[in-house]
Amino acid sequence: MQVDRAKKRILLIEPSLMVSKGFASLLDDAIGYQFVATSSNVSRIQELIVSNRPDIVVFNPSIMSFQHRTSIRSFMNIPSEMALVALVYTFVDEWIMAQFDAVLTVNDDQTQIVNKLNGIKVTANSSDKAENEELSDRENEILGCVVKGMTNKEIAEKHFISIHTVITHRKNIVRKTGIKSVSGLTVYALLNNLITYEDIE
Amino acid sequence: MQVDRAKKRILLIEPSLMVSKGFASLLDDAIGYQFVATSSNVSRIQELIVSNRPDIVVFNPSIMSFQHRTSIRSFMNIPSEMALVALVYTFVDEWIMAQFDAVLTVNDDQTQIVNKLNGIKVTANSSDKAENEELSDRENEILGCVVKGMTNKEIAEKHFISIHTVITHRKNIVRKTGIKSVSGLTVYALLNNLITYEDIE
DNA sequence: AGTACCATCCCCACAAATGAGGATTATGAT
DNA sequence: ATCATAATCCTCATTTGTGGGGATGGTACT
Repeated sequence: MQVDRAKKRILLIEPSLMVSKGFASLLDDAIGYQFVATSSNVSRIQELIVSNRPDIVVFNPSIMSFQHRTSIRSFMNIPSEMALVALVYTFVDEWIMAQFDAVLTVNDDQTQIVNKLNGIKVTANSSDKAENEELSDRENEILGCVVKGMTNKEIAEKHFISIHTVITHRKNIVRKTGIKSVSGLTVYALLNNLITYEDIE
Repeated sequence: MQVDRAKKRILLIEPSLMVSKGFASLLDDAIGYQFVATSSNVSRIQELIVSNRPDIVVFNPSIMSFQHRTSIRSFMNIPSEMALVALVYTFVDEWIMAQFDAVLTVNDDQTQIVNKLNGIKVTANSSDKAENEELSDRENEILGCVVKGMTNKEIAEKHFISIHTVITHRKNIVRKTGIKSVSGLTVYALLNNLITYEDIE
């Protein structure tokens, strides 16, 4: 793999080998970009950044959960001169999108990918503006139960607390997320990896 | 692309070019299988089946919606001697899984894919046993509203029917699907492409 | 010491959903 | 013609959830 400094160097962190290979194959013929490394493992990201010095880190956010809404860039310790780009299979929520300089999907064709990568502003500084109120651990726990279809009474009994406490937690969850409906909360929980499809029904 | 009758011939119907390329690349080195064609378009499936005569049709079920639970094999008119295999990005519901002779995911590596393909029974006859009660059009409509977080009253007003009717529809939905909770119904609706993430919240 | 937040608990009034009955009309298939 | 089903409407009783107030003790940071 030869180093060509005219081309932007791309590092991909993606759990699926199939998608990695497809991504590499699409990038192969693309002008101006060069695929330098891939890993399915978040823990190797530091090592790969140091050894490959990519210009762009493409990262599948489903690989980790973001209950605690710290900045992805700072959490993964990605230098600010490198662009941070998401690669997703389906829809992700706004907060996650806002963390990235661009969002690619597996359904993008080569042109779309190149256009999105070209559109990255070089002054890439994730603003950390996302000052959303975080849910507390207890609130996340209660939310998990709510979206699994448990009633307040059941949740109370499971956690050995009063039903009033459960209701209070739910009020705070609704206030913080701004989401009133159970279906909306279900989607929130799915998108934030608080639960998986299998947990429900 | 040479014809090698010792190898099982695979036709892929997959909307994502990235995934198609990755799949082809993984199959390339696999022993006993040969990638013969791909398309992102369901409507071309007939044409491709006739011209390529694959042994295995790999199909991403997200490409179409299955409100009406007819057999996928018969709906797409796939000859019974061809194996029908799903390729999915995430979890899909049991009914859809049951329609296929095998279910691959994008996270599978080459070994897993080959193992799953090897595991296909040659007497592949989708049993059509899935005799689940279908939801009627009206019920699907009401379900869509429910998982968007609308109250019975709102649904009634939207459809110019009595709230009692809405409640009756919901009772029938619960009876037919066996799913009591709104979160479970939300997942059902997502998995059956009755709604998308964007519809909610 | 003050502030902020968390987790816990309570009250009240009202809205909404559930569960178990029942009913009518219309349509389409055997 | 009979049967099944969809779609509509209804009652009654009960359970759950919502929205608006509170309150207390604890922890953690400044």
